[in-house]
Amino acid sequence: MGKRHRSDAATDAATAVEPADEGARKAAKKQRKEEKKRKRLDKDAAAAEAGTAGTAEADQAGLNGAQGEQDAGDENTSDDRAARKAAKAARKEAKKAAKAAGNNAPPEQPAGSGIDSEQVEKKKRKKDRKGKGKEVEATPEQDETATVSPVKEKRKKSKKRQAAADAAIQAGIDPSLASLLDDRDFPVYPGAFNGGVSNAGASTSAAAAAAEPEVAYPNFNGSFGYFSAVQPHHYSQTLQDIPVDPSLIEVRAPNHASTSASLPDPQDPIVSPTVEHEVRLEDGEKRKAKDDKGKKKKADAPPKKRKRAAAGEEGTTRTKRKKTQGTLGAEGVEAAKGDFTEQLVTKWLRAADLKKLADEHGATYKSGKFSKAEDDTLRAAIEAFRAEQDLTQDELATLFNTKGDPKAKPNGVVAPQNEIWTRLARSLGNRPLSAVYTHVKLWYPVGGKDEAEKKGEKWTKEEDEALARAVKELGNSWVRIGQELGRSRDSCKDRWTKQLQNGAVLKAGTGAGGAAPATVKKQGKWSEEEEEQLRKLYKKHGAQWTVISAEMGGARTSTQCRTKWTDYLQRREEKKENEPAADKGDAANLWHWPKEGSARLVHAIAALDPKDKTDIDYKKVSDPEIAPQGAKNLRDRFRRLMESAEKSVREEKGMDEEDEVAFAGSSTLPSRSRRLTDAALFRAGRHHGATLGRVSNADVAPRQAQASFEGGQSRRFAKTDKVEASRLPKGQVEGAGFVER
DNA sequence: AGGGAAGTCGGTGGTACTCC
DNA sequence: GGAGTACCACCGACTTCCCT
Repeated sequence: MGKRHRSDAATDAATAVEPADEGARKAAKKQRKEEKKRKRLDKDAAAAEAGTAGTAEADQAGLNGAQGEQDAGDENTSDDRAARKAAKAARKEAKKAAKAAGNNAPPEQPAGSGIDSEQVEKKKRKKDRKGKGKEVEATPEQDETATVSPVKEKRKKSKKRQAAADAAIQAGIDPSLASLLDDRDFPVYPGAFNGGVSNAGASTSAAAAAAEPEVAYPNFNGSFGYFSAVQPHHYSQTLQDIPVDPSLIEVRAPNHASTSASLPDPQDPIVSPTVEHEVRLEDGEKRKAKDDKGKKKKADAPPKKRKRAAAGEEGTTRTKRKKTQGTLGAEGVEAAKGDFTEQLVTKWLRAADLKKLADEHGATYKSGKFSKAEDDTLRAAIEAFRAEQDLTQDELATLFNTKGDPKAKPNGVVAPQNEIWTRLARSLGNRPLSAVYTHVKLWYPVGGKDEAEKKGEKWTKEEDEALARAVKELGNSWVRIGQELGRSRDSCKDRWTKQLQNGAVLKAGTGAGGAAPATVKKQGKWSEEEEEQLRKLYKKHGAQWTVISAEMGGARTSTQCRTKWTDYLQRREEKKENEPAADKGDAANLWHWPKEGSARLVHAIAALDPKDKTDIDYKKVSDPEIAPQGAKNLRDRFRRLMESAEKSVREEKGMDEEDEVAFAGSSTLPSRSRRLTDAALFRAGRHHGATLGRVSNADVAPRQAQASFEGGQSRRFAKTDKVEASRLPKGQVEGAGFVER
């Protein structure tokens, strides 16, 4: 089995940051590799010997528990209250048994490593499983062709990058920078990347930028960010020194805050009131739209089969919970008087309560994605609690997943129900208790860390059918279904609701030994009629994908509709509306990459000043000439452009295909290879007609790279861009090694 | 009321496939 | 072979409903 021992991760962490000496580094790397291999072999051997005693016992306990639960359900009707109680008792027993087995607990982690380590483990397991899954799934035909497939090559590279990222996480370094670790000729300081600025150069430049207003790209913070990790002595010029397309330029005041959503906010640990307010307004609008949508949907759509109803429990005496909407949580919530923190972090405020607090009392709180700083704060609080209560990681996980009787909690911890949650919420101070709860619970999945052995693997037809049977039998009890199928709750839910279209796909063949599923769902290219239908339905319903899907007869799943619209159709539609003249028939042909398209793309992405390639928000590409193409398309185009640049760097430096060209983001000093890559990339942009250039450094062999890049261009690029490139003014930017044209 | 789970939507990375 | 399209799986946030 591909599970990795936790101490491996610790080893990774310990060795993640090494002396920069190349020879020593390589030797250490090799040693690491061998060490890992040895450990894995040892572990496999031990597991084989002991019959995987440790975790297997616990797993079995879990299985028995699940089975007990199932049995309990079988004895009575599934909707019977007694049965539910029995099932719950069985669950408790299972948990107790699992705990009694003891070996279920993962090996102790070093204090402070907390969830980080778990996430690293998770990633590693995922990788292992992926590999395993492929082995299992490979058909003979696939095997024949798989030996030297480029896909495998890619995956190999991807794995390599992933390993570096994992090590980086362990070392407390931004994973996006991981590839620098093995390809650096400069000192890397752990923690240097956790700050709010994109890089050291940025802070320098930003300071300079603050002095006077400047002409710059939107959101441009004074450096190339992702592209350059600018150090003044390496790159003496920044974008404002370079002639650029005026349409891409805006004048902005100094200290203009970057709007890049994923850039960590230096002020973030606890959000400043101003930021909170903005968030609130923005989210309020969005929420309102959503709420309205929800109401409308409820009115239009047939009533949802909730678990109870689906199980035929109409006859119960339970009355519908009285809605507290508009009452600020009834007596629980006092009228706000300026400081809402206490209520926010101690009361279980529902959406309506929060909305009212915000709308009527001006309460502000943060919503949306949790930042890294917030996660760190929460982790620290969890770790403090764990240390204080003398809990192991496993006990902690159990605690987070134990409800009801506090005595059932491990280690005699008898905390008030919400003490831990209140405590965590308090550590942030600006997030609703329920939001903190939901977020942290994601770190402690119900079924435990190993709940989803098949994570990442494709669903097979058999699994789909098993899922259908499980849904038929258990209703929408996704937790139990997940246990049955060895998949996570969310995975089952997603598969059923998004891919199988609530079972429509499987309608005809879900019985035991039943016929093959009738494929209601349509796949493949969308016809013009379908696209038109989607347009109309979107206009009618907005982003109610389930409704849209239903109105399309279920032939396209909600996910298909969503991705088709958001990734491909939406921007074309916007373009069509803005420029009706452009609408001359076939919508698919409305848009073509403009001349200089590649260069414009490079420009536009540079303007977003991403930290690294994962930080590029393609939806924010504002260049109107290329924006209509949609995020996915831009992503792919840029990816290919970068691949070309990588190729040129490899050729230039005589690197092997296996050698990774580091593109990773900011650092205190630029990586040598990244400088090369940046240079190649920017030459690429220049080659394709941008008035974009840069000062290079002595390491760059520009003419070779230029030649190789040109050689690597696609026919399409050549068709659209080359003519324009020939008209470029020469030598717009002078500098050592810069290519004049 | 507190806590838990389901429903829904959206973001994202990866990749297979088709078209040119 | 590159570009574009489509699909998939996972994850996260949020709301609503349900249960104790």
